[in-house]
Amino acid sequence: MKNKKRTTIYDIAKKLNIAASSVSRALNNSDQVNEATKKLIVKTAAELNYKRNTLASNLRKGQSKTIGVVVPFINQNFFSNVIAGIEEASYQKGYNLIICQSNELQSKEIKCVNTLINQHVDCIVISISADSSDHKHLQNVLDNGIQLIQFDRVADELETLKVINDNEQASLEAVSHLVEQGYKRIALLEGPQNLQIFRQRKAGYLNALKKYGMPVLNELIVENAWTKELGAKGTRKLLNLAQPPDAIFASTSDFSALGVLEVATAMGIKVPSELGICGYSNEAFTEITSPSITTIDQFSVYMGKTVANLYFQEMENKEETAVVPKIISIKPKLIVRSSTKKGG
Amino acid sequence: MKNKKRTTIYDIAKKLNIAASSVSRALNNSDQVNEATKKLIVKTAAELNYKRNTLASNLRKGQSKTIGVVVPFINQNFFSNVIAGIEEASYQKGYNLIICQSNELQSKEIKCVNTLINQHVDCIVISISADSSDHKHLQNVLDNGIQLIQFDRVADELETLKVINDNEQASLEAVSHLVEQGYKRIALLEGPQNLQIFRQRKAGYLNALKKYGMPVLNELIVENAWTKELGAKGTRKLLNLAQPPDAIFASTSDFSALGVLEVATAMGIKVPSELGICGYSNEAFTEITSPSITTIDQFSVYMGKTVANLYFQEMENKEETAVVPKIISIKPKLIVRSSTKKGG
DNA sequence: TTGTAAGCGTTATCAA
DNA sequence: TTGATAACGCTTACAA
Repeated sequence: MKNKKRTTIYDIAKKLNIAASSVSRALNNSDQVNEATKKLIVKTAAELNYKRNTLASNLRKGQSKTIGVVVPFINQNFFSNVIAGIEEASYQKGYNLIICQSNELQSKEIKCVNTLINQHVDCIVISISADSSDHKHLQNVLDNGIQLIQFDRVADELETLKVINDNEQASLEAVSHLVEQGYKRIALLEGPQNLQIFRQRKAGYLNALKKYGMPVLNELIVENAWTKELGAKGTRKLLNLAQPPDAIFASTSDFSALGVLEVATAMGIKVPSELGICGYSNEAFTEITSPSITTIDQFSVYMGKTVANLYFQEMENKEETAVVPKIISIKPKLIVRSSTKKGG
Repeated sequence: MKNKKRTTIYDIAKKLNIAASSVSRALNNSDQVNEATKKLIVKTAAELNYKRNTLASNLRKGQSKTIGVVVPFINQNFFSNVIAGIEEASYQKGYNLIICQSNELQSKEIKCVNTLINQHVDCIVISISADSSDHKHLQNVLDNGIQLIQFDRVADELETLKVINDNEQASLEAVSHLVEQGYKRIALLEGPQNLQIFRQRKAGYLNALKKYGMPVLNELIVENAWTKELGAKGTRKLLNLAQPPDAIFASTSDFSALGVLEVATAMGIKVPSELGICGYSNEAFTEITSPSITTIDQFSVYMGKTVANLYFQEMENKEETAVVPKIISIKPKLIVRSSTKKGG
C-alpha cells in the first residue's frame, strides 16, 4: 500500500500525447489552453485519480499556502477557539494550518518556530509562552522573510502585526462595575507579570481604583494566581485577613475565579452578598455555576478570524502603498452575572 | 521582507568551496563525511542562518513527516484534547500536524481529505462528520497509499486502523449503575443513529435493561438529542409524559445532560432524588454543576496519543511480519457524581 | 494554443 | 571521503 506510485502530470500528458506543461496549465484552469483539451485533461486526470503534489507545486512557486500556529496548549478553550477561527478564515482562502503547542515552555516554542520556518510556512501566528524571556527566535522568523502575527500574549517590543484584547479597558470596566455595585475592598488575583496581558489587566484594576479614589492595598493583591488551585490558595489567604476583601477580581482566568467561588462556598461566605467575584475569559462553565460568574468575553473565535484576515490583507497590500494598521485591538465585553449583583 | 532569499546548501557549498552533496550529508549528520569538515559545515550553516527547506527535502524523499487530522470541530473539548494528545506524541517523533475541521459537513470533510492528500501527508487521522453517508473519499486515501486511522466516530465497514471507545460497555455500566441506584424508568437521549458510536451507546442501554429484566419503553427513547437545546427539549417532552422517567441517560454528551438538569431544575424536580441524570464525556463543567453530573470519561488526550503511536508502530512494522492489532479499544470510565446518587 | 526546457532545494546514486 | 549529476513533480519563460 505504501509504495503505490501516484499519477503525475506526466502520466496524463503521456496518455493524451501532449506536453506536461499543457496539463499543468489546464489543471490550473489557465485560459491559455483550448477549452476542449482542457476538458479532456481534467476528465483524464479524474479518471487516473490524479492528485496534485502540493509539495512540488509549493517548492516551485516558493510559497506554501500554509500558516503555522503556535499556542501554549491546543486544548485550552481560548486557544482552541482562536484556532477554530483561524481555520475557518484560512480554509476559505485555500490555506492550510500547521499547529504546534509550546506547552508554555520557551524551549519547545523555539523548536516549534524553527520547524515552521523549515516548513516554509508563509506566516507564523503565535501567542507566546508564559516563561518566554527573550525573542530571538521570533526575530528569526522575520529575518527569514516570514510574516509574523502575534495575538493575545504579545512581546510588545517586537514590531510585528498584533491582534490583542484591550485588557486594560476590560479590567477597568470590570472593577468599575464592582465599585458601582457597592464593593469597597476589591482584591486582585494577578497573573505572571512578565506577560503583557497580565500587566495590562493589573493596570486596569489600578486605574479603576484611582478613578474612584480608592486606596491601593498591597495585601489585597495576590501574585501568580492563574489556575484554579492557585486561585483557591490566594482566596484562602485573602479571606483570612484581618480585613478581608468583599470582592475578588480573578484577572487571570475563570478557572481562578472558580477556585475563589469554591473556597467561598466552603467557608460559608455568601456570593454575591458578602463576596463579589469576577473572572476573565467567559469559559462555558461560568454560566452554570451557582451563582453564575461575572466574567469578560474575549471573542476568541472572532479573534482567530481577525488574525487570519489581517494576514490576507497584508498580503494583498504588500506592494501597494496602502497602510495597514499594525495592531488590532479587540474590545472584550463585560458579562455581568449573579456573582457580582450585590446592588440588585 | 517577503523577498529575502534564503540560504541554501549551495550557498554554504560555494562559501566553503565544496560540493553541495557534502553539505547535505553533513547537515544530515551522515557518517560518510569527515568530522572536521562536518563541524565546519554545521558552523557555517549556523552563521549563514541556514534553514533546511523541508518542502524540497520531502519532495525528494517522497514523504512529508506530516500527519493530517480531520475533526468536526477543533474547539470541542473532546477533539481538542485528542489533538493535543496526537501533537504530543507526534512532536516527539519529529512529525508535524496539519489540522482541518469538517464542521460536521461531509462536503467539507471531502475537501479537507483531498487537501491532505495533495499535501502528501503520511497519515490521515479522522473522526467522521455526523452527516457522512458514504466513504469514497476515505477509500481514496488508502488508494493513494496514505495510512488512514479512524478514531471515535468510525466507519466500521472500512478496514482501517481504528482507535475507539468501548461505548457499548460504558453505556451498559452507566445504565446498570442507574438501575442499582434504584431508578425504575430510565430514559435515553440518543444521538444520530448513522454514527456507530451512538448506535453502540444505545445498544449498551438496551443490554442493561435486558440484563435487569426491565422493559424497553419506546416513549422513553428520544431521538437526536445531542445538544443542550435538544436535550432540554427532549427532557420537557419526557417529564410531561403521563408516566415520566425517573432517570435520564444523556448518551450523546454532557451538554445534553446539562439541558436535562436545567429543565429539571426549572420544573422544580429534584436531582437526584426524583430524577437521576447521567451524561457522557466528562466535560469540565460536569464537576461543578449543582448537583455535579455523573458522566463517562473517554480519556481523550490518551486517545490522541494512542492514535499517533499506532501510526508509528505500524510504520516500524511495515515490512516485518509482526501483526499489529487493527482496532484499539479504550475502555471509558464511569464517573459517579451527585446527580445519580439516589441510593446513598 | 501548445511544446521545450530550466529551475525550485533537496537527496541519492554513481564515480572518482 | 568527496564530487558531479540526476531526479522528486511542478510551474513558467520563451519559443514555436
